Amino acid sequence: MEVVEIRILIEGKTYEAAGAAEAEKLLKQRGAFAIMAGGQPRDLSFISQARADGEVEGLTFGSKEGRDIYRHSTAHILAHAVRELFPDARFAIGPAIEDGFYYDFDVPAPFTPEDLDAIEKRMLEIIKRDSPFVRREMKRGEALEMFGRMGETYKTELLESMQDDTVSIYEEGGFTDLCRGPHVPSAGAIKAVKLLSVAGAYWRGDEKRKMLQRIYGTAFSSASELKKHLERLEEIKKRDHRKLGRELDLFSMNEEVGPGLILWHPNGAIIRKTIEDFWREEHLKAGYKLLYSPHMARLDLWKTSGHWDFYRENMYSPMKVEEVEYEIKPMNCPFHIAVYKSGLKSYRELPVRYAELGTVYRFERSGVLHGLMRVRGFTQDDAHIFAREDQIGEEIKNILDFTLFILNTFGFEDYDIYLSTRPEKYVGTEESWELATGALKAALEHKGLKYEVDPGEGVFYGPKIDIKVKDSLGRAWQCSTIQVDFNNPERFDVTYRGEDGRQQRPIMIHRALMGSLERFFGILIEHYAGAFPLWLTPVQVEVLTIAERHIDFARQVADNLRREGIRVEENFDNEKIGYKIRQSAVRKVPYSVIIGDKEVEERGTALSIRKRNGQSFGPFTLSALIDLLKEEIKTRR
RNA sequence: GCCCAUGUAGCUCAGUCGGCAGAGCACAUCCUUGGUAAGGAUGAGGUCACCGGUUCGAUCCCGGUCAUGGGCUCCA
Repeated sequence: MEVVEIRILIEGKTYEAAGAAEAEKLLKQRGAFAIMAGGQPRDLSFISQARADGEVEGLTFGSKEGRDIYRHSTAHILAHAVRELFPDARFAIGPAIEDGFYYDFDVPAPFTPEDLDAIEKRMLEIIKRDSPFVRREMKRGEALEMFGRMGETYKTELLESMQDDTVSIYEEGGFTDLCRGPHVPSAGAIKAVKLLSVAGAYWRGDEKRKMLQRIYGTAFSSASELKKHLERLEEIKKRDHRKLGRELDLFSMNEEVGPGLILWHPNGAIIRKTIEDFWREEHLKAGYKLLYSPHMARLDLWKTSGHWDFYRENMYSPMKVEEVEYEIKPMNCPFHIAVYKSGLKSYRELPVRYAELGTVYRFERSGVLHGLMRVRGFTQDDAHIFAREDQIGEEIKNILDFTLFILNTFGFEDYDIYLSTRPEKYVGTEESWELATGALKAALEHKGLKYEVDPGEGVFYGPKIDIKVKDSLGRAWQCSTIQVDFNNPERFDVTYRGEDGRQQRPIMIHRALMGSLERFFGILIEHYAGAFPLWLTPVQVEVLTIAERHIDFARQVADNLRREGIRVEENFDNEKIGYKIRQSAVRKVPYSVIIGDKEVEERGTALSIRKRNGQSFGPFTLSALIDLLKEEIKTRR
């Protein structure tokens, strides 16, 4: 028998193996637990079918495919453990997800935290037993019969919805599950596992169907990596904007006010004001006009805009005012259109750019509310641009530049960008869709930005670009959206007088950069872990005294800083300096100035500042200190 | 909206197998005047989320409501 030479690629390195057995050994040695052959992920044992001319890639935990297989196998081990501990359980699905996996079960009683511990323990036992995952293929009908016999109604439902003739099942230590695979060779391949939480989840995500019990967990290729991941989860918890919001006294919510409605406390409000001032200033520079519009309008307006037909489930019930129905606004666009229409527009005036920090109210189901991230009343940094068709390309480019500039200023440098194209149901002509989509694409490419196309995910009224910012922990948050709209100009009969003297229809662009101020604030809190850069932070400098006799001079220093527009607070309390420094640090104040005998003697010619990280700088004269602070505020760093 | 968990002082949390409610931090007053991340003492602070039921008696047990959290679904 001829020995086949197999070329193997593992994490970028190439190896040669004589025969399948040697190849398998080599793969295992290098940490591979599955392979990619002919563009298909396969079980490691599939190596026996490898050809001499075919290169196979070994999949390790280092690749996304490898991780997914690894965690998917862990999900099966979870199901196996549940089978052993809860014989009545029926099994739904158990995929790998970002950072872990889950498995959905139908059990007579929900799992308790103690159950979770017991299940995790059992999983470790199963891993220790190290039984192989064995793949078997069978006819779909045969599988249907088998799972039917087992009473696995969810599996049979899955099988019924499948198209393939042949399906695969995996057997591991006596536990059989329907699965496409591939899997790790044996349960022992799993090195570190942790179950994280239980939650209800509808079968197939459909709220009309049964609620199942979902167990979330994660798995890593070593205990130390798992530990690192758990530490990251701790870090995320520490940065939670709801926790920091309370600790730093930024905002609150209140049962008496109502869920999803935000109270901005002084510390949060000053940050918001700073953001708003920056936003307005830059919009004026960028050629926008600022607007204000009311919080409610006649219901008819929302009928004209189409919101009452398409968006009603997110709108509050109308209220009657002198027999006429009014509606609290879920969107700003109809008002901006009304402003546009208040006078005749010439093609020379276009593009018209209207911007507003417009507060809207949307009904959100109680279960989805979440701190500042998901609320019922929020302020959009909204703008509507009315442009001629020939201006769209340039305009989109401008918006994109502007968006990235604004996001950058808040310390966001990484983005995930999505371009959503024409859905099945749409308004406007195919040509205008093509033109607009082309303009969006061209703008992205012009900027050299990487993006993903979401085919058919556009809104019915036009294509859009969505931008998700990546925060300092690498988490992606949806903020900016740029949407072309062919619909509203039509509905509201928006026109301009063309060069030829005839009425023309402008194209509208909706865009929000930060999305909502509430959510953006929440993201900022987590991004900076509450330690805001100087220009944003509520208290920029704290003046601390060593002893009572230093108060007079310390007050002079504070007054001087305050007169220069710097946000100063005084801490002249009867406490030791170590304690006051700790207080400043806990409040995350960027700079402290400490005034003692030395500083008083030198009459402010030798002040030093202590940063919140503990480092000291100086000495400075008072005016040099002021210049330094002002420069840092000005550059927004 | 649905499943599960939680709701005790401003905050973080103990606690009562049903019998006058507890700590730390924060706050107030006093002592201490101290040089770079917590000095000491004293004190004030509670309708134990809300409504109802069981009980001689409910913060505790039961039912309901509201809110919060983890998810499902949806989204800025």
